[in-house]
Parts: sequence; C-alpha cells; structure tokens
Amino acid sequence: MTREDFKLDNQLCFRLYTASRLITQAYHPLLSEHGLTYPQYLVLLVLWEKDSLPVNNIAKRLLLETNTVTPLLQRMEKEGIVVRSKGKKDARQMIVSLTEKGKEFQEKLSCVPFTVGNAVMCDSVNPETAPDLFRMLDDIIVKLSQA
Amino acid sequence: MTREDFKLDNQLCFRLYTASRLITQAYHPLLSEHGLTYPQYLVLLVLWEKDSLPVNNIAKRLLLETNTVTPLLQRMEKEGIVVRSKGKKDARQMIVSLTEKGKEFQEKLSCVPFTVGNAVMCDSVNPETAPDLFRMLDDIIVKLSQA
DNA sequence: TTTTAAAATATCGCTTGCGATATAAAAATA
DNA sequence: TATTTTTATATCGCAAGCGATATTTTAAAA
Repeated sequence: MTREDFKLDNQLCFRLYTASRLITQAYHPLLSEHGLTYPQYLVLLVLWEKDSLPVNNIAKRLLLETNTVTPLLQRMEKEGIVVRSKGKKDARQMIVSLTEKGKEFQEKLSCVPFTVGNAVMCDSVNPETAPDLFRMLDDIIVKLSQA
Repeated sequence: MTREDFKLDNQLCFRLYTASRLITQAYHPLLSEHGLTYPQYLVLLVLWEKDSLPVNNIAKRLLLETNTVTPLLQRMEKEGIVVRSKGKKDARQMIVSLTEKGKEFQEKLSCVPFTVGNAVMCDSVNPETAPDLFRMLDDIIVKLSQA
C-alpha cells in the first residue's frame, strides 16, 4: 500500500459518494417542487411497481434498515402520500399503501427520469456504456450486501 | 418515457446511492474502531495530502458546502484530531491543522484502502476495469458540479 | 400448553447533508 | 474616505441513515 493509495483522487468510494450526492441534488428541484425528497421518491417507485407492501418489504427493496424507512413512511403518511395500516394476517406488519395523492405523483413526475438522465449523460456515460456501469455497480452492491 | 423507465432497477441514481451507502458501511468497522466517521476520514485524506488549509479549501476539495464541513470540523476539533485557528493574513478564514493525533491516524489507518478495496473487487470491478469506472464517475461528477 | 426464540416495527441518539440565513472581515466602488 | 458588495464561516432547522435497543406478535421448541 503506497502513499498514492491514500490520495483522495484514487478512492472509488469518494467518487461514488460524490456522484450519488450530486445526482440527488439534480433530483432536488424536480422533487421539492412537489414537497418530496429523493428517498421518498424511491418509496414511490417501489409502491408504483406494487402497492400495499409491508415496511419490511420496502426496506429490503431499497436495501435500507427499517429504522430508516419507518420514520420516512411516517412523514409520508403525515403528508398524505401513503397510508399505513396494521396487517390482517400478521398484526406485526404495517402495510403501506398509496393514497390518491401518492398515485397522482406518477403522472406529475413522469418527466423526472428523462430530465435527470439528460443531466447525467456525457461522453463516457451514454446509452451504450450505461449497461457496463450498471453491471459494475450491481456487482459492488451484490458483493457488499452479502457481507 | 415508457413505464419501464420508472422501474427502480433501471435507475442509475439508485445504484450510485446504494453502492455509496454500502461502501461507507464497509469502512465503518475500520473507522469506528478509532472513533472516526467516513466524512471525517475524508477530511483526514485531504489534510494528510496538504496540512493547514482553510475551511473553504477543504469544502471545495470534498465538493461539500461549508455548512456541512464546519460542524464536522468542530466535532473533529473536540475529539482532538484537528485544531482550528483564525487566519493571520485573512481574519475571516479558519485554518484547519492536524494535531499529533490526527497525524498518527495515517499510520493507524494505513490498511484501510487495501481492506475496502478487497471488499469491493469482484468480477466486473478489478484493477483493469477500475479506470473505466473512475472515468465514468468523474465525468458525471464534473458535469453535475458545473450545473 | 408453557416457554423460548425469532420476526416486524418502532424509538432513541448521534452524525451528515443541505437550504436558508446571519455575521464578520476584506475587497471593490463611489 | 465612506459605502457597497463580495467572501469566508457559522448557525438554524429539518430529513436522512444507522447502531443500539425496546415492544409487540408470531413461530418454534420443550
């Protein structure tokens, strides 16, 4: 391990950390206009795909802990975006469902992926190279989420 | 924009967000052992490269705002890792310098890049492909940090 | 059937991250 | 020189993110 390895520019993690923050910032104006945050948008993506899921299920999908997701969902409930109700089969579960307001966001936010996509596309990141980038990120995620 | 574009799995941002969180988690046991957090480690990387920098300079290097960095440095000062002193030429600046404790961490943490590197390496991410990944992340960072 | 273990949420405390804003000092301008 | 603008930090408020822990309910074992 040479001194070079300590140099900030060599760190993969710093690049991921920075790229992630900056893309989240790119989402910000598009989402805050509707009173949403990026993690809340992620919850919507999950529920648009399949509605009425237990907290656990949403957390697993986002690879987050329930102690992160629970307060997030409580805030979303307060905003009238979702409702939470005790599971009938299993009283431990809280089933999270979209309200009308939550469903309507799907239309209202339909341009978001396109806008953010455009903001990110550049020389080395384009429709042709994206699959490579996705594969690398997926491999990192799989490897680290198993450990 | 088809319905497919909304699917979580297609989102680049979610992958970056998740990969970033998971790598930070990989750092956690190595850093918390010494009472450090990942952003504090980033500050150390900057100061190891060049000591005694104004807050502004550190913030720019990490692409963070000063309202994030200032409290971070205040906590590090409380821990005795850095000292902050008013600039002599410019009294507005706070010059941040490593203490002996801060310098000693460089030795103590010398195995961290190696350990985390090993945890991340996989089929698609290896010394051969890393430059491609770095280039893509750098391009995204440059494009978004300009906007 | 008790008793015990496991699972699903929730709460607490702390650090980040960041938009908005305040404060103080330096630089630019009138 | 006096005034205005810019720059460098700092403070405030709020939403994550997560380790640690508590609570409730179900499942498993004795």
